[in-house]
Amino acid sequence: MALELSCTRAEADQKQLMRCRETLGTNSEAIVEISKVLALAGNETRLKILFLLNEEGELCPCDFADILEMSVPAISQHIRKMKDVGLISSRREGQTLYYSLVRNHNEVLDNVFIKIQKNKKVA
Amino acid sequence: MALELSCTRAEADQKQLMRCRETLGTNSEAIVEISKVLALAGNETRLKILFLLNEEGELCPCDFADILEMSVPAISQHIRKMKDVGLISSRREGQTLYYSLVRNHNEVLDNVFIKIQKNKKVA
DNA sequence: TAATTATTTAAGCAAATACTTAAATATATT
DNA sequence: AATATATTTAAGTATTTGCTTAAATAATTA
Repeated sequence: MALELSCTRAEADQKQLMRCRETLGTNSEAIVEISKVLALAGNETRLKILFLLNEEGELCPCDFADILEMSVPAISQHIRKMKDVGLISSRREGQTLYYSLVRNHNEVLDNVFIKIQKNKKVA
Repeated sequence: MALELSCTRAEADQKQLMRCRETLGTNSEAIVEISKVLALAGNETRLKILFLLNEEGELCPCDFADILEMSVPAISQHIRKMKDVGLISSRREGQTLYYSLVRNHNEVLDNVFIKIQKNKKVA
C-alpha cells in the first residue's frame, strides 16, 4: 500500500481537500448506516421483497419463494439480513411468520418505492 | 432446484400471490434499474465519492485517493462502475479528468444525500 | 524526443455474496 | 407420541467484489 499523502496536482485545491475530509468526518456515521441499507436494497431479490411488503403489508417466506420462484432457504437468508438491520420485522401466526416493513425513518426506501412506481410500465 | 409451484399454506391467498406476480411484472424493469443504482451507492467508498461530488461539484480521481486514503487504481475502478451506468461523467482539463454527477433523474440519490445531511453529527 | 504526471486497464487474489442441499427447530395435527 | 408443515440454520460451493501491483494510455513539460 503505497498511498499518496496528498493529491500531487499543481492545481489541487488544498482547502477543498480539507473541506472534503471534514465533510466526510461529520457525515461518516450517516454514510456508513445508509450504505448498509442501500447495499441490502441493491440486490434485486431483496428489493422485490421490500417492494412487495410495501405494497401488501405483510407476506411470509413461503409466499416470496412462490412469487419469486426461489427456494425457501434462499428467501429466508435474504430476510434474515434485512431483519438483522431492522428493515423488517416478523409476527408469528401458528407455524407461519409474517414479515412486514419497519416504518421508522426510512425516507430513503420510501423514495425508492415511489421511484419504482413512477417508472412502471403503463399497461 | 426443487421449487414449489405454489405456496403450500392452507391460508395462502392465491389472489394476493397473483397480484404480487403482476406487480413485479409491471415494475420489474424499474426494479432492475434501480437495484443497480442502489448496489453502486451501497458501497461505502462509492457513496462517499457520490456524496462529495454532490457537495463539491467536481473532483478528480487523485483528489478522491487523497481524501479517502485509497490507491488511485482502486478509486478509478469504483469511478468506472458508476460511469458505466451513467451516474457520473467526466470533463478533461489537461491531464486531469474531473468527474461530476449526472443530474438527470436521480431522485433516489438526491434523497440519499438529503438523508445523510439530516443525520450528520452536530458540532 | 524524453521524462513526468494523471489516469486507466489488466491480472491476480482474498473476502464477501448468493445460492444449494441437508439438518435442525418450532408449531400444528392426527 | 408421531407425523406434517413452516421456517431457520449450517455447511459447501461457484460467482462476484474490491482491493493489489504492474503495465498501458494520454497529455504536459523539459
